[in-house]
Amino acid sequence: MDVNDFKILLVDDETDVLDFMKYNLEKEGFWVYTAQNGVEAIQMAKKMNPHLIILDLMMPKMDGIETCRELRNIPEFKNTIITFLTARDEDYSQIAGFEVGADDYITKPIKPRVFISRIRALLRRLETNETAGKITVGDIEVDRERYLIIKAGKEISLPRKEFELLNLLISKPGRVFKREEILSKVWGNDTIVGDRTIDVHIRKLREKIGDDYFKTIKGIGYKFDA
Amino acid sequence: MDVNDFKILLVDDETDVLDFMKYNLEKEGFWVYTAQNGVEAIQMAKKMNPHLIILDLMMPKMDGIETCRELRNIPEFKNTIITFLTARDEDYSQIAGFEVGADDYITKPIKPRVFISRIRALLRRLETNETAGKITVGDIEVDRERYLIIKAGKEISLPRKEFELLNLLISKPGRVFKREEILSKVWGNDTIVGDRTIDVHIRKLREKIGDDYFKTIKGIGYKFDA
DNA sequence: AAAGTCTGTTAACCTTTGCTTAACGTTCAA
DNA sequence: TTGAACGTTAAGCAAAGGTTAACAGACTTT
Repeated sequence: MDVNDFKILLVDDETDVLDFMKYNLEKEGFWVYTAQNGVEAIQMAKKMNPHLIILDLMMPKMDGIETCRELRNIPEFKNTIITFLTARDEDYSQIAGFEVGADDYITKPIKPRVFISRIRALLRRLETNETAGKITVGDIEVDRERYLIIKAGKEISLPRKEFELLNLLISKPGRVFKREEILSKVWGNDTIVGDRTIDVHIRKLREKIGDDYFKTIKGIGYKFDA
Repeated sequence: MDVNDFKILLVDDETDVLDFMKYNLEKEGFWVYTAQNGVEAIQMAKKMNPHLIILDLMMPKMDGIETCRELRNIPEFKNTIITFLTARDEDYSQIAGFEVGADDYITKPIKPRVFISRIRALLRRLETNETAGKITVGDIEVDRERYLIIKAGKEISLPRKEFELLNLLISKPGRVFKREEILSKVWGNDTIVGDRTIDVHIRKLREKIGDDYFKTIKGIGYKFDA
């Protein structure tokens, strides 16, 4: 599944916030659909079957919590990823959110880069067998919550891009990821970066983790192998 | 399938919008056809058999929804990708759109880059099933995902051209592929390579996999046989 | 605010690999 | 038998990737 096949439903009553998120997500190639309140959201969700729903907590009529609860009662949305959008310091709401079956929450104000990479991480769950925030392949453990990996008991922290690249490759060990695929999934759909960028990041990963884990398929891309 | 083989039908009553989209799509190498209303659209679609239809929602006579419904009733368009074109904030119409079998909608105003990448993503759906997955013939297994072949449990990795050549031949075991067919499918339509190039690659495959798998049909081409 | 650190990206250069070709040898069908 | 078609080999070349350092921008720290 390609980044471009992911459908995201945004639900927020503030048009500004909606537009801002939509703009940023579309720039990355996601399908974005919107709704302005809980009722609309549920209607829309039924029609388009989104992979991910981002729900604002504070909404008139039916708030995020309530909407989420209703969504979770509909069988086809049992496995849809639902994320809340909350103002910072609304800790209490977060707890309530997890109680009704949210997978994550995102705090406002939204910073585009962090926002996007968070969305990517969430959607990656659908593609892989990943259940929680961890994955172990061979002697490498990836802790997606803390942005670090553990090799032979030793913690290694990685910068965002390196981490996301590793995370992508390791999500399907052995499978070859084409360069363009890597670009679209880690960098974003319309990003234009130089030819050597991926290589450099691969090199850094090889440096930190070990040469043999990363195999080059010339003319195609890379794969992770234990 | 090449980008340049994709046929797109644009349907909109506003000539400006039509021209704008057409310009942007043709610049990318797509074949673009146009219609100004629903009736025309259906006529045109029957003639040219498009891969993708972009329908404006608001049109005189027969609107987008209605046109879509009619198209979906024609068997040959059951699998055609249909997308709506709608003004922002017409969320309700979007819902109606999905009901009649639309695959997506695109909001106006159209931003060229987002527009194009969205079209590409849609068309990618048509392509994906062609090259994915595994194929096993006799004791040879071709794993396209991992980009390697397995013979008697032993993994053999092949350079790109060799892999693609094997992949082509093995896709229809026993069938003879003409030299020119091999050239156009593995090397590309416009590539000009010498006479011996194919032979050399066949030789390498024979070396790595075994002589008897590849049969030469003199004057015609090659075939794969177990 | 300034200095310093950390990331991501690029440019320039180097290394490796796979593709192609040329030249010659072999086969096979008419 | 003979020549067109294919087989084989090694060598040259170009393309793809590897490597390094340097730089700009973001983020931290002081």
